Amino acid sequence: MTQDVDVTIAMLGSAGHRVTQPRRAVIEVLARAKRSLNPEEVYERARKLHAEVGLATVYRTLDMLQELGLLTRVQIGSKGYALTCAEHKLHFHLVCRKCHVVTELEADGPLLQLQQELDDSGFQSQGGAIEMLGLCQRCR
Amino acid sequence: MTQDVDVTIAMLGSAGHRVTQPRRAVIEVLARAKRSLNPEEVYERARKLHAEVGLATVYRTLDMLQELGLLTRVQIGSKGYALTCAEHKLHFHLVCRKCHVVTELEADGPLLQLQQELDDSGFQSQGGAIEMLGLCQRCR
DNA sequence: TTAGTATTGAGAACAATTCTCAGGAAGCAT
DNA sequence: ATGCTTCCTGAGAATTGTTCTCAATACTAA
Repeated sequence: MTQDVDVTIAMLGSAGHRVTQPRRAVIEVLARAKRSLNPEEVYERARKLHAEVGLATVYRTLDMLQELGLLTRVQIGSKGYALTCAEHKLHFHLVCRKCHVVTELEADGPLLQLQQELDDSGFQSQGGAIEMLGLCQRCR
Repeated sequence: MTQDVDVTIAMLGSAGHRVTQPRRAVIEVLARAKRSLNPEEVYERARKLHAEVGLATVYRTLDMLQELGLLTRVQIGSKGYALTCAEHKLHFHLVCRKCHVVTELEADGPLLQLQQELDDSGFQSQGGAIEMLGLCQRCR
């Protein structure tokens, strides 16, 4: 995961943005997270790494990373953000309408094929999110 | 589209909810819309159909329709809602990171296969949204 | 028609996000 | 290193988005 941090920071710099302590903190929080986090959560965790981080800066940094394609916003009821690393460009969630349990899936066969088809048609996919709603095995 | 209205209204009733004028107005607005609308837009349009509709009722109705699986929330930067009709259970959007143009795609081959695979694995898919981010042909 | 109750609109309350601005830190040139 | 320029920052105000409250109303079933 430290890998992700370094890569992301490097891309920040080469895009002409300054590499500051608050931005480092936000990126590290996102890299360490096992699930997508909302801005408030990122804020709380970033303050533990680096005492002086403002909520506004968290919002600004999230927007910037998104703009650069380094972050993907996923929606599972409440909003969340997750770093876009090479292996996880697609966030794929199954949401049960009854028990509200969210299952995260790996993007496999049909999805990779879909990405390939998009690419052939001229759209260069850089990531994305899929949210399927329905009933899980237990609730159906 | 009137078809969608009637079907949706009927499902409302059979779920034990009352069929009221404001709810009719919201559903009609959604059925007539050519794109997904955010709550504020639904509110404005619903007031033109039926003078007395409150914003709170719009929010309440959107939540209810979502709960029943009759409405799907899609996210394209700003939030939006679109009726879930039989033919369009999957909302599939391509969003260009540079020009921010949103292209709506039909769900075809690989996606239907994906839905089938999900179904086989026990998850009964009732709809969903896919948002792919990247660069469109013109911007890449 | 009437009774019972879910639903309503308005605006207050609350939550999420963006804006403002003076002070501070990054990065570049020296 | 040092100083300079400019970008970035935190705090809190302002704005925007969403939910709650409650008395009045309109649906539905009988």
